[in-house]
Amino acid sequence: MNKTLIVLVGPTGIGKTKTSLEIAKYFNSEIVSCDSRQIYKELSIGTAVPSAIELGTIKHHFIHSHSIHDYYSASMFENEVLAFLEAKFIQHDTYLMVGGSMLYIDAVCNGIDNIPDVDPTLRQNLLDKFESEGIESLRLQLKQLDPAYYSTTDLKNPKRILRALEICLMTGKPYSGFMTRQKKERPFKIVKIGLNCSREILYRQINNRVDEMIQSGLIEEAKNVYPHKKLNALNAVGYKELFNFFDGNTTLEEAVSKIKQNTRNYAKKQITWFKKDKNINWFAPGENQKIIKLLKSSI
RNA sequence: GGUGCCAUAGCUCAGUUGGUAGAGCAACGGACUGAAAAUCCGUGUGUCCCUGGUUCAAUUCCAGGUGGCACCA
Repeated sequence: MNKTLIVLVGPTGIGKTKTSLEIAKYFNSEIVSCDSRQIYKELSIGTAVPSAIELGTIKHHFIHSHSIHDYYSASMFENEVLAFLEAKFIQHDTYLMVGGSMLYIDAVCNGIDNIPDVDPTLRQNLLDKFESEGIESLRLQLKQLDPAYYSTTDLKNPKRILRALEICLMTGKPYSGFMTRQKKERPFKIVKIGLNCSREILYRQINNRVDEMIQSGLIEEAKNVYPHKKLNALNAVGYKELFNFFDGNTTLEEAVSKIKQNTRNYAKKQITWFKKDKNINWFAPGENQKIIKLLKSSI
């Protein structure tokens, strides 16, 4: 029998969790969460982790599996999920990956190129240099070390420049040399399902969900991790805005409306990314029967 | 009721010595290979409150109206 990974994607707030439970139940599968913030055990409310009841219904993986203090990356996620599936496909023929973290989904489905890990000290040194000298000197350095990448990349984006420089300096080879952009073969079939609806409805749901998060204690949750606000894991919608409020830079009301706004912007960004993926079969939320019908015919 | 000030983008406001207008924020569109809920890029979307008047030409000047704010009654 074929092993299949069903991949359920869509913008935040569309209702992926609800749909995923139906699909998982039908195919007797477990769920692999693909969410770059739900993996942190310190975060629950602001990341919209499924409820205890939902988690009890279907076995979930990669939720609360790491700590905000751990270093994590899309590549690590790729490796961990592939290792997990390899071991688990003995038990189930079908697994369901659900989430909205675009790069993570891509890493699992298509793979990302093998590039050596970066030494944290080097990263910090480059960051310091960026702080003190600005982006221009880093840009010049990259131009020398990797002219090919320099000519194609977004030169105004510090993260792109820093990343490329890190690899060039660490390996002594151009960063672009590592990028094959070749799709990796997977030992299982992948079927992608996308959920989307009108912008108006989606945005209304997002706004409501943020209000619910606040009522459920998001402020308290954010307060608990506030001492670690500099961690990358906490550079996340729902937390950074509240940190601003704790710092006294905004009112609570402003912070909440900023959370709504940033969540809407994030949803839009996800839609833009997913639109490009021609392998996604699109459905409206609630079309579970149609989704299951399509899955049955393609598994 | 009287006097004064104001009315321009979704919001806050610039501006046009008369030639139909532009900033910030929002919004919208896009990029994306180990930080990705991150990071970055692009786009002005307009009955310049309404009706008349002066003028070749009015969002701009004038008159009246409407709405808002302030002060005086």
